[in-house]
Amino acid sequence: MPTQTAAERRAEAKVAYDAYIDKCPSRKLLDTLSDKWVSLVLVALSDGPRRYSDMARRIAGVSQKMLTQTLRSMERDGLVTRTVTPAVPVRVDYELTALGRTLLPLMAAVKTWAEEHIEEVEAARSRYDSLT
Amino acid sequence: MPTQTAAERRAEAKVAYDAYIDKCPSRKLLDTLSDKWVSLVLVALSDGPRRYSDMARRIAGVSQKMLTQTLRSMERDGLVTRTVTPAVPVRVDYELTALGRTLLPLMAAVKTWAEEHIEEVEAARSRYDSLT
DNA sequence: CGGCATCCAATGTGATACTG
DNA sequence: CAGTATCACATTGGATGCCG
Repeated sequence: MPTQTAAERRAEAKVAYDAYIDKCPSRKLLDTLSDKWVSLVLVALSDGPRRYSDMARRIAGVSQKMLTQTLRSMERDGLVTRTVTPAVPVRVDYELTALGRTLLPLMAAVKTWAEEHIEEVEAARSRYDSLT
Repeated sequence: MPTQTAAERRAEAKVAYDAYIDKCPSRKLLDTLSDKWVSLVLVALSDGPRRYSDMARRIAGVSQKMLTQTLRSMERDGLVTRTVTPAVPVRVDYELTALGRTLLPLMAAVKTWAEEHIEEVEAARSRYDSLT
C-alpha cells in the first residue's frame, strides 16, 4: 500500500470538509483528536506495538477507564489495532495502523511543543496574573 | 510535517520536561492545548488580527462563553494578545503572539488532517460497528 | 460590541469492586 | 492481565439576562 492513496491526494488538492462548520463530520473528528489522552497514546505507540499494561505505566496518571475508553475510540476510528493473544493470563497488544502513523508526527509535534515552551508559557502566566 | 527551526532542534536535544509524567507542567499544558476550541481559534487568527465578533462567526457553533473562556486562557498563556479600542461600541481585536505563531502550524496541521482523513475514519467506523 | 454572572442540564472522570 | 460495571463527583457548556 502506497504512503498516500489517490483519495488522500484528491482531498488535499481540494478540501471538501471544513472543521469550521458546526455540523461537518471533520469538526467532530477534530474534537475527538483534541482529547486529553489521544496524543499521549499515539506517541506511546510510536516505537511499535505495546501491551496494555505497558501503556498504563508509560502514561502516568491515566485511569484504567480512560485508557481503555481512549484505545477503544481510536480503534474504532482506525488509528490503532487491538490484538488479543489467548494465553493465561491474556495478552493484548495495541499498534498504530497506517492511518494512525500519518497522524503520529502531528500529535508528537504538539506534545514536543508543550514540553519545549512550557517555560515561556509559565512566564506569560506570571506576567498576566501580576496585572491588577 | 512543519520545518524545524534551529531553536527547536536545540530544545529537542535536551528536553527537561516530559508530558508523560503526571505532575509535569508540560502535561497540563498539553491538556490545555488539547482543548476543543484552541486549534480552531489559533487557525482563525492565522491571517492576522481578528475582531471578537469575526471569530464568533467564523467558528460556527461556539458559544460566547466558550469563545471568551478560550481566548482568556490563550491570552494568559501568551498565545494571543487582546487589544481594546475604546469607541462606541467598543472594539476588541485578538492577534497571535510570536509564541502563538510557533504553535499555529502544528495545530493547523491537525485540523487539516481531520478534514483530509475524515472519510477514512468514517469507513473504519463502519467496519468496526458492523462487527457483531 | 464584547463581555460577565448565574443557573442548570449534560457529560466527563476517578475510585472501587468484580471477572474471564 | 486486561478489562467491565457501577456509583459519586467534578467539570463542561449552553441559555439567559444584564451592563459599560
